[in-house]
Amino acid sequence: MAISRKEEFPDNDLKLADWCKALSHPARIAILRTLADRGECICGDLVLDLPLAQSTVSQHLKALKEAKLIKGEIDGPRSKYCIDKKNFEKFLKSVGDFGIKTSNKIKEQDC
Amino acid sequence: MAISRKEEFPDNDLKLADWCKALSHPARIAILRTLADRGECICGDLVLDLPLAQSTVSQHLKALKEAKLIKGEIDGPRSKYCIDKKNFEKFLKSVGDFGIKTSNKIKEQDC
DNA sequence: CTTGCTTATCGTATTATTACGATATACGAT
DNA sequence: ATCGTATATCGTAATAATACGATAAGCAAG
Repeated sequence: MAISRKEEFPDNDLKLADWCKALSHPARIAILRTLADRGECICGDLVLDLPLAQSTVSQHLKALKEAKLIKGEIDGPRSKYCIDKKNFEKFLKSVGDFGIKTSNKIKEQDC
Repeated sequence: MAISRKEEFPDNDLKLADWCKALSHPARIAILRTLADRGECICGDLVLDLPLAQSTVSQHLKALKEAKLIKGEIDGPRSKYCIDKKNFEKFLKSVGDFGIKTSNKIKEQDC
């Protein structure tokens, strides 16, 4: 990718892009859905649900955690995950605001 | 990435992931913002706004077009782009529904 | 038809992502 | 302490994404 130019974009756009990147794989969408359904979940259960190896699931969980969309805590020998409600709602608001601005301006389709 | 397992996920999740992927780069977020502000835009103007080469901007436009978030039409020697309102709103609804389900289930933070 | 302008595509280099197996770590139970 | 279970991380391979310059293609004007 040669050299990244991402730093040259405004913080707003970087942040939204980053959240979207975290959701840019169906496994991570599925994980969030499952966490929403069950409230919380241990890693092993997610591995059973997904068509992926344990190490791969662990990687996806790490990506979601780094994007602050989920939180994890250690529960004995397991890892319990749940949605990071506060940040997840920030993401929803960010997309929502983006949508409102967009929809307001485009009443009729321009092209 | 070895072999992709994406086909093994439900259509819903694939679709949402695909839209999110289209928004996973700040340049593409910026392009959508600009299109929302101005209604429509020719490629050259977007190139002036972004810290990227013309060919790179063209690539990002192609990505957004393939995700059906924008539409393009030829206008003499230029290319005019605008948001594909119908599909963009499908995306917004998809994220919104996802959010509602999530927020409803998680009244109190579990972990 | 040639020139100049605009945009898309091609080729290519660099970097990031995705996936897995193997291994390391951490804990509970025996 | 040892064993079994659960999870994270490392190493690595394959693939995708990002960025640019160069080039091609399309149109308008002269």
